[in-house]
Amino acid sequence: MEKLMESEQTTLINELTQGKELTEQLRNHLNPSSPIETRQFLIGKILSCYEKALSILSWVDSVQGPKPTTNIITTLESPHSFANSSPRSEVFDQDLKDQSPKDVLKKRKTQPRWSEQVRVCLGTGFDGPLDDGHSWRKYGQKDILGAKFPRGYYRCTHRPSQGCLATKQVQRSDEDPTIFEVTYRGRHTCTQSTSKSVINDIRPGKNKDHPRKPQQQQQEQEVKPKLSKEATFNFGGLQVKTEGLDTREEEDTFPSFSFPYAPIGDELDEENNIFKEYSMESNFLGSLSPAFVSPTASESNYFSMSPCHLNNFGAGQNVQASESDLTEIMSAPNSVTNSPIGGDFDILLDNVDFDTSFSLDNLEFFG
DNA sequence: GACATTTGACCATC
DNA sequence: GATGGTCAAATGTC
Repeated sequence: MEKLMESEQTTLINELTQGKELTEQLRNHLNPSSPIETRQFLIGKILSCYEKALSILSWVDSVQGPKPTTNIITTLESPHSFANSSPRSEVFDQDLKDQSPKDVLKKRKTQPRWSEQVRVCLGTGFDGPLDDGHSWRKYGQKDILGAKFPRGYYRCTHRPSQGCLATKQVQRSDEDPTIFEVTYRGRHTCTQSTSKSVINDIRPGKNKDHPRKPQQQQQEQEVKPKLSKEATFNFGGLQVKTEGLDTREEEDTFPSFSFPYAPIGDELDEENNIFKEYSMESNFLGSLSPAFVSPTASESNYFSMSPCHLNNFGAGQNVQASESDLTEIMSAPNSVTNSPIGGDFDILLDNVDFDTSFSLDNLEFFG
C-alpha cells in the first residue's frame, strides 16, 4: 500500500507539474494571434491534469480513511450516479489480476468501480462508432429493461494475454438511436499498440471486427444517418461545430478519426503512417487525424470520435473520456513542451468553427 | 488455427 | 424473482 501511495504521489506531482507546464504554455498562447483552438485545447488538457490530481487525492483520502467520495466523477455527464465510484476501484482492478475469474466476478459485483460514460453520437458511417483506440472484444449482449436496444458488453482484447481488465458497455440511446452511451470500466493495463488498433478499427475489411457484420452492428448501421456536412462535436469542454466539411466523393462513409488527448506534432508516427491510413481510407477529414496522434507513443492515448461524437473529455462536467483513456493520458509521459499542437491543430481545424461557449465553470480548478 | 461474435446459461445483486 | 453482468460453447471469418 505504501508503494502504491508513493506511486500515486509521484503521479500526482507529475500531473500538477504537467498542469503547470500546460498553463505556462497557455499563457504563451494568450496573444490574439494564437489560434483559439490551441488555447482551448490546452485548457482542456489542463483541466484534465487537475482532475486527475484531484482524483488521486480523493482516492488517497478514501484509502486512508473512509469518507464519502464526491470527487470529480460526480460531475460527469452521466445518467448513472458515480457517487460510489472512486479511483480506488482502479487499484482494485489491478488486484483482480491475481484472482480467479470467480473471485473477479464476485468482487466486481460487490465493489464500486471507477467508471465513466462517453456519449458518442453516431451517424458517421463507420462500423466502429465506439472506437476509442483500444481493441475491444465483445463478450456479451443483453436486452436491458426499458431499453429499446440491447446493451453490448466489451472487454479489452488483451485481457487473456495481459490481464487487462478494462471493459465497456455500449448502450444505444432510446431517444436518439444515433447516440451511443459508452460506459467504461476499469483502466487499461495492457500495452497494446494503439495505432494498430485504431487502424484496424477504422478500416473496414482489415479489422477482424468487421469482416462480418454482427447483428448489432448491422442494426447500428441501419440507423446511421446520412452524413451531414455540419456536425457538432465536443471535446475538452469545447464544443466544435463543423460546417462545410466536404465529404469528398460524396461517400456515405464517415470514418472515425481518433486523436489522443495528448498533443502531437512531429511525433506523428510516420513510419506507421497512421494518418495516411486515415486519409487514404477515410476519404474524409483525413487531415484531422495527425494532429491528434499521440506523441510519446503512449499507446492508448487516442480519443476516437466521429465528427459527430459528443465525447467530452478533460473538463469538469463535460468530462466523458473513458477512465482508462484519461488515466493513461494523464500518466503518459507526454510533455506538452515538445508538442507543437499549434501547427497541425490549426491546419486540421481549418474548417472547424469552434463554439466558444466553453464552460468556464470548469476553470474552478485553476483556483 | 487464431480470433472474432453470438447466445444461452449462470451468478450476484436488489 | 427480476435484472444486469459475465462465462463459455458454438459458430463464423480470415
